[in-house]
Amino acid sequence: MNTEPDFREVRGVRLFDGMLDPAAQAAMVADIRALARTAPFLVPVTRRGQEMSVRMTSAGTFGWIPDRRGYRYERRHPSGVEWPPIPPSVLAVWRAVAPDARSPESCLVNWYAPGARMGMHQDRDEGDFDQPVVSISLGDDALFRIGNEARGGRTESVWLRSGDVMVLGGEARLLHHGVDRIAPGTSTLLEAPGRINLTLRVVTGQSPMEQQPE
DNA sequence: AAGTACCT
DNA sequence: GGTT
Repeated sequence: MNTEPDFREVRGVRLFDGMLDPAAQAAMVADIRALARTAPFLVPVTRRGQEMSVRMTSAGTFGWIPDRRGYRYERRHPSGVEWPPIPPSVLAVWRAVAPDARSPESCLVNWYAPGARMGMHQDRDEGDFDQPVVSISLGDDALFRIGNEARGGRTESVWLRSGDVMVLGGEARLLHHGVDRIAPGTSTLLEAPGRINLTLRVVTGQSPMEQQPE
């Protein structure tokens, strides 16, 4: 990992290209494999009951759970086990790109097989929008689309490659975004074609009064 | 609509 | 890429 990471910006979204070298990427994949044995990947379901094309699990104090009852953060995997801890290698990325932020409370792990997509959406299930969202790309290239705070309107697309890190913070925190396409075979990091994305978030509000009880 | 399909 |  670079000590003084450089970045470019698209609509205020910070893109740290090639921040993780191949060895760091491989180590992170091993960490994810291990945590998925404790907290297996799930088939997420939208509010309207439709299965999403990605597969999801989480690490940290909270995991993101979408189902017919709505979208929320929970302290346990549906199996009843606590989410495994966020790997130190992943926490180090957060610290490098968001040194002034609170510690991340959730690491969402999204697995995109070829053909999987993520519709345009905002990350707004968290309690403190002053805290950034940090995304780490592993495996095949992904075509990522950045929109606006309001739904609809003009968008811009960027290709995310394995080892890239992205920060949605500040004015860009509530921009709509999504994944249009995975390009199979563009990386040899994973055993199977596809992409793994890690998304780090602070979940709870800033005030101690807002902290969620067990 | 963290979808899908369809339009330009 | 934009709208639904």
